[in-house]
Amino acid sequence: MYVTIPTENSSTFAFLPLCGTTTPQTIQTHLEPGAYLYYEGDEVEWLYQVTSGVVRLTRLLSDGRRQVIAFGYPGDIIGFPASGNHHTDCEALTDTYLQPYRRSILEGGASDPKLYSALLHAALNEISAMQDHFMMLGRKSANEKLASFLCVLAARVGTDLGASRSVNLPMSRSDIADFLGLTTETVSRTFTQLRNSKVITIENIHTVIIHRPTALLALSQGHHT
Amino acid sequence: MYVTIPTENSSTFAFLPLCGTTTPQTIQTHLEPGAYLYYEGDEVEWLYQVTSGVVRLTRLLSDGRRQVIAFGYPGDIIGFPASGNHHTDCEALTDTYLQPYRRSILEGGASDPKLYSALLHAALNEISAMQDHFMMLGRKSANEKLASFLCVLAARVGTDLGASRSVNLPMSRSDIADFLGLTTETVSRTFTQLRNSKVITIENIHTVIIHRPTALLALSQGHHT
DNA sequence: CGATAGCTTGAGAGTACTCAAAGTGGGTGG
DNA sequence: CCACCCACTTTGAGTACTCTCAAGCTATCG
Repeated sequence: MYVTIPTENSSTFAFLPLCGTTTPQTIQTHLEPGAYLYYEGDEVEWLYQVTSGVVRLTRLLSDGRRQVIAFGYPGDIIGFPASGNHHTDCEALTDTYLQPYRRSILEGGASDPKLYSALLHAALNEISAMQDHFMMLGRKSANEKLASFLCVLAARVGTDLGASRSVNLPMSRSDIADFLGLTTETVSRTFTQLRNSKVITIENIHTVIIHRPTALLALSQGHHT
Repeated sequence: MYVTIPTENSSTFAFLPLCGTTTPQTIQTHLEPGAYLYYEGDEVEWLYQVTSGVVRLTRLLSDGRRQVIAFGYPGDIIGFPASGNHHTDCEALTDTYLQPYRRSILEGGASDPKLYSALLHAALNEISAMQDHFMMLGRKSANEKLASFLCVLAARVGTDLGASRSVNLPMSRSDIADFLGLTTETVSRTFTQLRNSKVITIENIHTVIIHRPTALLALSQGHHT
């Protein structure tokens, strides 16, 4: 998932219709928090659709700088290969179940056209989502980045609390920082700012309540009120 | 093209084998510099492979901030849709020729399996390239960004001059800035720094000579010598 | 040859970073 | 069951990098 403010043209999230299109080729994979599904450079044998839980896709620079490419939420497809290898690490943030699909499906489409087509569309949606994320990384301030992040999480996996909305954050502050192109300190300070301005409260480290969704959305778009 | 330093795992550039896989459905499209191929929000009727020339893909924020998503060089596929619409503007930077392919190819794969498969692989490669670009936007300094940019252009479209290498830059400084998440002033200053350190010379605004490719590569990876 | 858009340079400001220290919370072992 | 420990988070102070605003420069095109 590439957390951004969706534009009018970008598709809203929908659980990709992979489950059910075909007989699953294997039973689901289970990962405990902290377990790795694959590493950068590993040969791709399987694609996965997240059934439940959250995974984190990361890339590393030789000097240790890290970029979180995406968080994988239920419905997301993980592990698209280019030239046969994984180009990120994938670690589970929570208890996670995934449905594997053979990579070979991408090679011979004839065997299962429906699944093949679903994967292609998942790839196209991913490209679109990544383009949104470019704008966030390249052109938004720390405030806008964090507000955008919370808005999208709220829309996709938030739970309604009537006037407000609760968002669970299974990832660490440094995961968020590496996703948004910030430092942990800046992420922390920005959370504090949002709390001080009464837009959110921080129930605990992994739970944020959004009290003023409209204000948060405005902040995500650079309106400084 | 998503200009980055390729990692060991990412595929090196290869002209995608679309031309020749099928009888082109239409003759090539020609664009003069400054002409738009499509705008964000337009319905996708065609995909295009750049035959010659360079195009620029951009997205805009409502307040005018701009992100250059990619530069399209010969071989690149332009116009992947999500939910049927273009999510960038596409403008030609030079005289450009493109080979159009019907979007419907993405829907019914059966009619032309080879082409369908080639498009899927182009999409997968694009995802990989975009992931490289995330690292650049999120985690690299202005110096590293510009050095990375020049390195990749040199590798892909540079011309060999013996010891040094010439790179043509059809895009403006502000295009480069919006691609790298910088301002035009910072891009300009960074060019000047590279020139002062004798790594490059600026033949003219649109032509850079790389005298010390190794030094440039080192700079692109954060080695401050 | 002058107008103009794009590029470069300069000075100063601001945002996010770095380094450092204190606070918090979950987990383990006694 | 409690206390300690450790990793993570928050806060603070100062710095540095990039941005903003502004002016001069260059090249291209009528």
